[in-house]
Amino acid sequence: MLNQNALLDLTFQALTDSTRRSMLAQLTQGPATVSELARPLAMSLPAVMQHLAVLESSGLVRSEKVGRVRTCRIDPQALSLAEQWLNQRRIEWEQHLDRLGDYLETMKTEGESNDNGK
Amino acid sequence: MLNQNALLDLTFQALTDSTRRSMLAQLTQGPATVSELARPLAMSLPAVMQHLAVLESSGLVRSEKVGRVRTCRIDPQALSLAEQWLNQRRIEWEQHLDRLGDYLETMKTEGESNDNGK
DNA sequence: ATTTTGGTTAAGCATGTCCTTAAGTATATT
DNA sequence: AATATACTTAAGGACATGCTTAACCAAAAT
Repeated sequence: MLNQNALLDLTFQALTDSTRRSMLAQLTQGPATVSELARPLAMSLPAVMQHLAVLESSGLVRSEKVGRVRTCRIDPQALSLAEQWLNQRRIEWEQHLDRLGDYLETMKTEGESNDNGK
Repeated sequence: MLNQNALLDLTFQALTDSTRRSMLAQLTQGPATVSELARPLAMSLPAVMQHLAVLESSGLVRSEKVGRVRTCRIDPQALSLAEQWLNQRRIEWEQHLDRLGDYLETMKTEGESNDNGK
């Protein structure tokens, strides 16, 4: 069974490689067979298969074989997992900046009240 | 010189590792020194330094040394690069689904007009 | 039936990643 | 001046990654 963090590992890991990112980009244009995915890439078919395996292990891509042709398609949900993690980090950082802003504001106000009471 | 794709490589690569992700999560709570980053982690200080180097090479984190203390902070812009790439993929996929939807709708309508003309 | 096509498996090799320990440097602190 | 602190560098080892080539298999075409 796969916890959230292990799944994130697999997802970002899958996205690390530029070949896999271009395979994903192609798949956003619609489903493709293994050889269609391989055509624009400057490497052997087995290499492409290995990239595909990584994409599938992260759940970013699913595939099924009919006859001798394997058709691959993107899974939109998996993309959003990584996106949500990034989004959460950005939100927390913004909250931190807000708190920092409030703090600085408080300091300023206290400084003014000191001046007033002088 | 660093092109967009190489930068994405470095960014996703940085995000792949669960230790680095937790360092990032900590940094969203505010800046931290190297030893503060190391404290919750079950590994040697040099190991943490190496993770920090990866985070810095991707631009996700910046740091500066004052006296003997190095203070690290997150760079919000770098996070958004990865986020934007993911977002773009999702958008393209949704557009694909829309076009597919239109196509199916067209098929249905043509089917009806065939029925009508029968 | 034979050959072609589309994919798959296996093995191996070069390189990269993630950690370690040992030793070092530069700033505080006492 | 001597010691402690905060980091830094270097070297190396275990394992992972990204390719390759050489078979191999099953569905389709001839």
